[in-house]
Amino acid sequence: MDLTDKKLLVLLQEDSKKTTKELSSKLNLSVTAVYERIKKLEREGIISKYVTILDKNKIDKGFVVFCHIKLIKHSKDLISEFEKEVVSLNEVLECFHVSGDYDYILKICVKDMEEYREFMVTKLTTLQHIGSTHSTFMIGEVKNSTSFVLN
Amino acid sequence: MDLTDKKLLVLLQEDSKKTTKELSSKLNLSVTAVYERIKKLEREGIISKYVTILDKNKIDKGFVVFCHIKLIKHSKDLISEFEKEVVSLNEVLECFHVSGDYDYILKICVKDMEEYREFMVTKLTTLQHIGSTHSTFMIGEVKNSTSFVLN
DNA sequence: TTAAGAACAGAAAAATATTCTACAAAATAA
DNA sequence: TTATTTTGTAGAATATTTTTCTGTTCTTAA
Repeated sequence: MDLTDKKLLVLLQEDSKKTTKELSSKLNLSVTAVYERIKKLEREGIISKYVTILDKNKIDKGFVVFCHIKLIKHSKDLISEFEKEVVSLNEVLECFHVSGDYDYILKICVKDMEEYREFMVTKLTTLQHIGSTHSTFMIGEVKNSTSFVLN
Repeated sequence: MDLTDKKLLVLLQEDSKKTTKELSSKLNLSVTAVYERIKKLEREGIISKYVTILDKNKIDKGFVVFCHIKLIKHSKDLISEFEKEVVSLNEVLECFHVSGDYDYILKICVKDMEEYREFMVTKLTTLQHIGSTHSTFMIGEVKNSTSFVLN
């Protein structure tokens, strides 16, 4: 990965719909050269996918909650069982296993508090092996980017 | 937004490179009908952007830290000053203003612990108005999606 | 019932992606 | 050093897709 690849990735992270023509003029390369570089980055798995981002407020998913979870026990079996169940929950967009005071951080997106309550009662708290949960509510989105700055 | 729009959005969230032809066959519509629906969703702002997702491990950004921050004071001026500074930090991909025990949750992506230390010392702790920070390290990624399930 | 607007399909046109060929620079081996 | 391979590139040709255009159907409201 040279400097040109990095510039290319920065541009593609912002907007995957940029045409190779646009990219070629910004990078001072031919269309083919840009095309080949992109294909190489895809083959190497550096580019993993192209996705569409929706405005969560316009699809009734603007109520965002971070839920910190502790498990009761931490045997390998119980952990993977818990994780399998979490992955299947539509409201949970992200789930990270973390070090520290609790075991997992979940990011949950729903319509409103009522829907969150419903989610907690009927889904989250019925998960196996949960010790405790602690919900933190988002009151503002300061930055929410999918683009890495490469250096 | 009808059921067809929702199906369309589910498909596009997964892979924005799907052609209108592919989509049209999955939705039992003509190419033009799909095209017009997508343009409408873009105009309405429901589709906000198309992005490229990179594999963070392959670009040396696989060390992920959640940092919980408390401010000293909470006047409007100090908050917006702090937020402006945070947004400008390349290592901070996400920053949410939250309710509860602390004021902000930051998601920080760097290469390794050494780079994180450097970031803490030279950038994060030099921010104005910070009361305290608490770092939680990601030890596993269970789920990390950008796709909402629509209902 | 009729008029207006929205959604749709198919064809045509325009733009883009992809492949192919060839060349030059850089890296590698003899 | 020279010969050889590899890599990156450019331009042209081709394939595919996007976008526009035209006309039709369907829905809705007057």
